[in-house]
Amino acid sequence: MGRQPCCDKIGLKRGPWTLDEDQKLVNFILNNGIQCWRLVPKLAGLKRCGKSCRLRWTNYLRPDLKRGDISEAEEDQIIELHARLGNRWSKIASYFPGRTDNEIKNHWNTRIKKKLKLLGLDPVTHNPIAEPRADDVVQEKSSNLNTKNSVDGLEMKAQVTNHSSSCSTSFSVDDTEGSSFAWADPFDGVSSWESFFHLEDIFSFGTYP
DNA sequence: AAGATAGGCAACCGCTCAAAA
DNA sequence: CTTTTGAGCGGTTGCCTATCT
Repeated sequence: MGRQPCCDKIGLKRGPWTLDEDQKLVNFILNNGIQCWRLVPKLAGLKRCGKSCRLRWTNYLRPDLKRGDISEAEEDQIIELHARLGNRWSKIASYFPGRTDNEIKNHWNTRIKKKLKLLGLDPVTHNPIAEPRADDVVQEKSSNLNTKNSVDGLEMKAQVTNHSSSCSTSFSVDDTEGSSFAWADPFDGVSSWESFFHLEDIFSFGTYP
């Protein structure tokens, strides 16, 4: 017997968020803050469940989100942290101010996993993969060089050369918990959300149906 | 040019945990 | 102490876009 659903789903909207819905949610949270996610959609005039609102806010609308590609250095940190923490994405995300667990999880599943495999490392254990089958290697290489990612494929090959010495061994992480990547306060030195939060910036990204 | 396929990402689902009643 | 409720987390799905054939 599972938990009851967080909300009555009848009549609730699902799927991609519209600009209007985003504006309602942002305006509500800016004006009222967040006390109880369950009440947010009702009070904000949204036909969404609270969970959906929370996800939209944390993964997309939060003012302190850092947008743009995950850098090489960030990727390396993610790999190190994953070796230590496993699939604890929220924990890993906490080392990257402005990045969300969802973003890091997606990046891991779509890019880093492949990168590690190319480096001959098991993405789960981070240990060298024992004797990769020859046909697997051929398949992997040809798919990378023949698809739209051919440029990426070449970059990855370059990385193999660059990192071969450090990556062929397991990642020995000797730092203590959170030593060098402490959360920076996104509002540090900023007097209020309003001054930090420019609506035109927020609504200039993404696409709406 | 059009259909097929693959990749990327936003969003949802269902579970766990902790706090409140 | 037990039950209920809400928040958070990780896994998964499905849509959209880019690329290939």
